[in-house]
Amino acid sequence: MKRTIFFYGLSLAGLVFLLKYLEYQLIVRELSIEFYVGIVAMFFTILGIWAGLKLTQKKVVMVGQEFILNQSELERIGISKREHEVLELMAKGFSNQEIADQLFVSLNTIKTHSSNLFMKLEVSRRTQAVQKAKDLRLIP
Amino acid sequence: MKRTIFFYGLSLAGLVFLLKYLEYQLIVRELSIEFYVGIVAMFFTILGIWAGLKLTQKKVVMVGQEFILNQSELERIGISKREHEVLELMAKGFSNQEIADQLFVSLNTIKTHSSNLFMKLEVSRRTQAVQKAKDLRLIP
DNA sequence: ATTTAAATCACCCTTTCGGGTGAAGGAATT
DNA sequence: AATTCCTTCACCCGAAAGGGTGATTTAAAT
Repeated sequence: MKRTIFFYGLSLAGLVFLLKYLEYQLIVRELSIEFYVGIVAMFFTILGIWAGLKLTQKKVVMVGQEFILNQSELERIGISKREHEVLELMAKGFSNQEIADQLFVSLNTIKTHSSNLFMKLEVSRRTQAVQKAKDLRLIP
Repeated sequence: MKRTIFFYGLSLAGLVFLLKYLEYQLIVRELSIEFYVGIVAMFFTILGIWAGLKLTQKKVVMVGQEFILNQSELERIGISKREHEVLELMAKGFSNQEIADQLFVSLNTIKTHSSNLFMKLEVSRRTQAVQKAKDLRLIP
C-alpha cells in the first residue's frame, strides 16, 4: 500500500520532467498535441489500472480465511462472555456435559446458558445456533 | 466486462471532443500545458483505477465461497447418496424428524442413516459430523 | 443364481437436549 | 440502597438423539 502510493508519486515526479522535455520537443518537432495527450492518457490509464489492481490485490488474498468477530452484532443480540464461550465450544461439537467439564461448572449451568443462547439467537437446536452464529460472524 | 470496455471506449470518444475544445481554449486563454496535461492525467488515472477495480471485482467476489465436493473422499469413506442427503439436511440444522418428512421416509430410517454416518465419519454427535463433513468438503 | 450393497423400517434402551421455573450470590449501575 | 445483569445451580418433564440388533425389498454385480 505504502509502496503503491510511493511509486505513484514517483511516476508523477517523472512525468514533470517528461512534460518539460516534451514541451521542448513540441516546439522543435511540432508534434501534434493530440499525440502528446494520447501518450499521457495511455500512460496514466495503465498506471491507474496497475494502482487499482494493487489496491484490491490484498482483499483477494484476505477473503477466504481470517475471522473478524462481529462485536456490534454480539452486543446487539446481548450475548454475554460466558454465553459466547459456551457457543464456541458448542460449535466445536462438544456435548453440554463436556462443555461443563471444560468450564468447570455444572451441567445445569451449561443448560441455562445454552437455553439463553437459543432464545437470543432465535433458534431451537444447537446445530441451528452454530449455523446462525457463524453467519453472523460470532464464531469462526 | 463488456460494459467496462464500452464505457472505456465512450470515455475515449468523449475525450476527443474535450481535447478539441481545450485546444481551442488553449489558444484563447493561454492555459498552461502542464495544467492541461494534469487534468488529462488525473482523468485517466481515475478511469484506470476504476477499470482495474472492475476487472478484479469478480475475482474478489468469487474467492471465499464456492464449494467443490470432495468426491474422492466421499468414496473413500463410503458414504452413499442417501446418506449424503441426510448429512446435508443435518448440516442445515434440521432434526431427524424434519429430515424424515422432507425425504418422505420414516424417522427410523433417518436414524439408521445418521448412525451409519456417525460410524463412517468416526464421530458420535451430529454437530461433530457436520464439522468434520465441512472440513472434508463433503458439504458446503 | 447367488452375493453384495443400498435403502427402508421396527423395537428397545440409554443418554442427551431443550423448555420451564425458580433461586442465590456477586458485580456494576443508578 | 435499590436495581439490573451475569453467573451459577437445581429440579422436573418431555422430546430428540444415539446405540444395538434384526429384517425386508430392490438393484447391481459376480
